[in-house]
Amino acid sequence: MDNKLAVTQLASIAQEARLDIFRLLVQAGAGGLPAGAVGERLKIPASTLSFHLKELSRAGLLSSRQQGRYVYYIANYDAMNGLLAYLTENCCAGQASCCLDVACGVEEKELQS
Amino acid sequence: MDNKLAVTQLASIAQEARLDIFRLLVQAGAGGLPAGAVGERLKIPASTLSFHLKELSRAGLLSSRQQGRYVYYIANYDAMNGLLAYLTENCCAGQASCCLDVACGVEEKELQS
DNA sequence: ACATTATTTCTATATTTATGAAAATATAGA
DNA sequence: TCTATATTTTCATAAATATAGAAATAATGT
Repeated sequence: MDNKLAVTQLASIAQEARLDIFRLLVQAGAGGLPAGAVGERLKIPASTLSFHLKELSRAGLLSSRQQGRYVYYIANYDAMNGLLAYLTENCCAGQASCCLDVACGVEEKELQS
Repeated sequence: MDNKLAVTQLASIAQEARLDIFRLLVQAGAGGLPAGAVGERLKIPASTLSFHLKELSRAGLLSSRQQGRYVYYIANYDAMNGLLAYLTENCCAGQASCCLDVACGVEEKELQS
């Protein structure tokens, strides 16, 4: 991971519609969702949605596969994890645990133990 | 954490100079660094640096404290962790571990065990 | 071939943002 | 108070980005 790639990826989710889109697909899992389902869920006009999906794909945070008339978009979990790791890399001057571990789907409270 | 706050925070680090600044301060730990030290390390002119530090502060990702002539900037780890948690919230449709845990200062390799 | 549905590209307009020189402000010590 | 150092604000210019309607492209079933 280098600075430029991280900036590209961060910029791609630093936008209200795209952040919603990305989080929806992160939650959707490995199967992804067709573009239309995303647009319907988030009330985004088709052309605007297409623009945003392209931005996220260009940044490498989404992949897609065509299935008949539908184009399924899928979150790229490796890319997301790489980005998060870059942000927290060597953090806290070696002091343990000033960064919380970010565990998939686990709420903060559950991590206190 | 809501969408707008997350977008503000992501936008604040979605810029080459600011991402460098933020990561430097994340690595610097709880003591932070004076603005001048950041500028010297990253070769950023004072006025430009001040603009970027303000952006990061406005987003809540940095705090600062004045000490004599120096203004120390400090990464806000709680805000960072909140942001990362928001991105991965409820991820992967309940399937365990498609998201890697992001552990502070621990390289990916060491997590394989 | 045709009608239907899904998605993308084209287009124009409006808005936001980055940059660094110069000036202003703030603090400390002599 | 005077001087040196640290930081911020002001300012103008340049560049990048978001939006959605309309038209174009693609795939399906009849």
